[in-house]
Amino acid sequence: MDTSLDMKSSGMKNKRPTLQDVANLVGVTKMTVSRFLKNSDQVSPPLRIKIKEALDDLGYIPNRAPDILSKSKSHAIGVLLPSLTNHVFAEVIRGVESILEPAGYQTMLAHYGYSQEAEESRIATLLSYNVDGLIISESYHTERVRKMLSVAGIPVIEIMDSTSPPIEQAIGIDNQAAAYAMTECMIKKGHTKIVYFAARMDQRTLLRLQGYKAAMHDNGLTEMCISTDSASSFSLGEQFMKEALEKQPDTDGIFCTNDDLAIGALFACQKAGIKVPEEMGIAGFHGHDIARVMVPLLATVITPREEIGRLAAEHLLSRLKGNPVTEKVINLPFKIEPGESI
Amino acid sequence: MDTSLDMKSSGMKNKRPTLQDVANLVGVTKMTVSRFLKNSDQVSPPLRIKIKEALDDLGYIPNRAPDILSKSKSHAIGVLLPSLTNHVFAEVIRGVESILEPAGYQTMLAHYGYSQEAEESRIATLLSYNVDGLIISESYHTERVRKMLSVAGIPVIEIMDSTSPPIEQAIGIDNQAAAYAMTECMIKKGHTKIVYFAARMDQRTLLRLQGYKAAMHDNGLTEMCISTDSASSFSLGEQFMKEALEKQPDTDGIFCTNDDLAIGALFACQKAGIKVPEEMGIAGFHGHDIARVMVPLLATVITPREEIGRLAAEHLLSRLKGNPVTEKVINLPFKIEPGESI
DNA sequence: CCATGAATTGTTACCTGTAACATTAGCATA
DNA sequence: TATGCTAATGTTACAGGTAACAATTCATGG
Repeated sequence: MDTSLDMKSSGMKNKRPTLQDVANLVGVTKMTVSRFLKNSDQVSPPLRIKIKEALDDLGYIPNRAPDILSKSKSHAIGVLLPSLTNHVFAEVIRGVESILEPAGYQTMLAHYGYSQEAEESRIATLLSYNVDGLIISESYHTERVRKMLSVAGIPVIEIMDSTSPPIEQAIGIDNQAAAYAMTECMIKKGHTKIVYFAARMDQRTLLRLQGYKAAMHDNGLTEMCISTDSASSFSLGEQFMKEALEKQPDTDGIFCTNDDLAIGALFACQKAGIKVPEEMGIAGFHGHDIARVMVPLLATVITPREEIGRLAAEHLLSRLKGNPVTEKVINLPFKIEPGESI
Repeated sequence: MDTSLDMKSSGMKNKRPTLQDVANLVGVTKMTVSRFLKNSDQVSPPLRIKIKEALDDLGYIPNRAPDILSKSKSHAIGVLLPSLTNHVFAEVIRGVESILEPAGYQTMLAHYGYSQEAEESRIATLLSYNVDGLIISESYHTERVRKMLSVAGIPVIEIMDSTSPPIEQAIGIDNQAAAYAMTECMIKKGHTKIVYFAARMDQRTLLRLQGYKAAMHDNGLTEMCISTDSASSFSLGEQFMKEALEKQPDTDGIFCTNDDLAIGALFACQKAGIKVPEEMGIAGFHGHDIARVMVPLLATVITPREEIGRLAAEHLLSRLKGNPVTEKVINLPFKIEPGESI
């Protein structure tokens, strides 16, 4: 018996009870209580009852901190995304959690608002909590980020795009091919003066823009792009639509880097009395739920967002079990949904 | 010099470098490196240069685990919400992070899918990571949850609703009053056969339902509710609309517990050729971005979701600084936006 | 009645950063 | 030169759970 035990059981601050507190109450060492919690078979039946009572009585809450410190196993996975409010990433998160949560892993979410500087700092923060693995997005990372990831010695999976060479493993879609396919689809439907709407010029938007440009070029059509660095929104789509009609009054098609812009553009047409798709074809990207109920149904590229999250989590868990990377790049299929708006 | 140092600097696994590794490289004790990191003034100028080089060289990443263990200060805040994909909660999260992130706190998000059992387990998990404070939603908690929270000894803030008595502090709106106000607004516009659409019968939906019922009753009208326990979606709104017209063909108003259902219902009317608002008034709840651009503009209750998150985070930080709870309940205003759909 | 071994409980050490205290070096003043 | 003081660095202990090893108990069989 060391004297500090008496200190703890006496007055003091009302600090959260530790295994030692429980052990004191029962009259055993904390090791015995620890055994009870991990595998009660190792403890004699009479003690089991007393320990259970003491745990309930004190309201003992397990503490991961010592484990994290001594084994560097936090059972937490860091997920770093550009934005948390964007519904696309919200669905990725849902996919990730649907796998991690039943596996007993806690998700630590962070976002960096498309800033590389913020990305560095968020990754350092996640690593400072000893996350067991990381799911990150984008594919361009600073040297410091790459160094941190390599030094950390934990599995890393990059998600959303499947074209750039991954650090270790990437899961996503071919954004450029998807944009090419949708643009071609619009062209086949008879649209020729197609304008591309882009917000937040991140890597994936740029890849889609390239796909659009390639398709226009291959069909002998002239490209035109309206873009901004600020965040995308429904009202931005409305605003861009007006801008497009001013700059190029005979515009007959709009391809947007996401559904938010497309929906905004579509409503702008409705307000202006422009018939969709007769006078104006409009297509979005990602397959927002609303696109599947609205009138007219929005043409969009349906992307497997939730599956990207699920797969990323599954592959991460597999690697945490010690399995090697089997496929460096997992390229998931997208689907062109013509809807009624092109 | 203890021998374990030599072990570390030799081969072994490529474990993430510790302060000890950096110290070995420089030829000082880890305490000196620790001082450099916290306050480089305490280290002599020549050493500063060598330590900085060693840190960069090894790619040292700070480790919060020891701090969490010895001071139980994790600089992480747990945020527990019913759902992460719902845009309402996504905006709450944005508000929370806008305050916590600049203050140097990491957000640990968790969700419980409206299940009380899951809530218990998620709170235990968050506490096991020694979060410094908790932001939780709903107001009904099991005895075990209340015990855990009291034992944990950290500040807790409940968000979203402002009517139930809080554990410590609550920040939100009066859902019942908001629903009452919107129902009255619909009645004043001439709608009388108003049906309430509800999904996921959580506490806030029930409060809104009560507000709707009270308003109908006070105006001598007959209430009718269509509901389900499953999650809300745009297509569910469509389906409910059909159901309402079957059960009560002369329905002339729909008040939905959220905008998703309302938007689905509105598109269902468009498809069925029912004029909104002439033949059918439709109102939602929360003020989804899309409600402000769509045609017709959706009537909705605009709620300060982001501000709820911001305020919760601010009050939590204030309490972490040792300030007492000043206002047990913070009741934020909502705004009835009639739009063009009622 | 003691040896053997299984079952149960105890002891020690460890993980990493840092607070608190201790020591040493360096320099100025009496 | 001794004294006192500051600046710079070192030493020790600690947080809480658990792996690894040690000790104790108790029953069983020879």
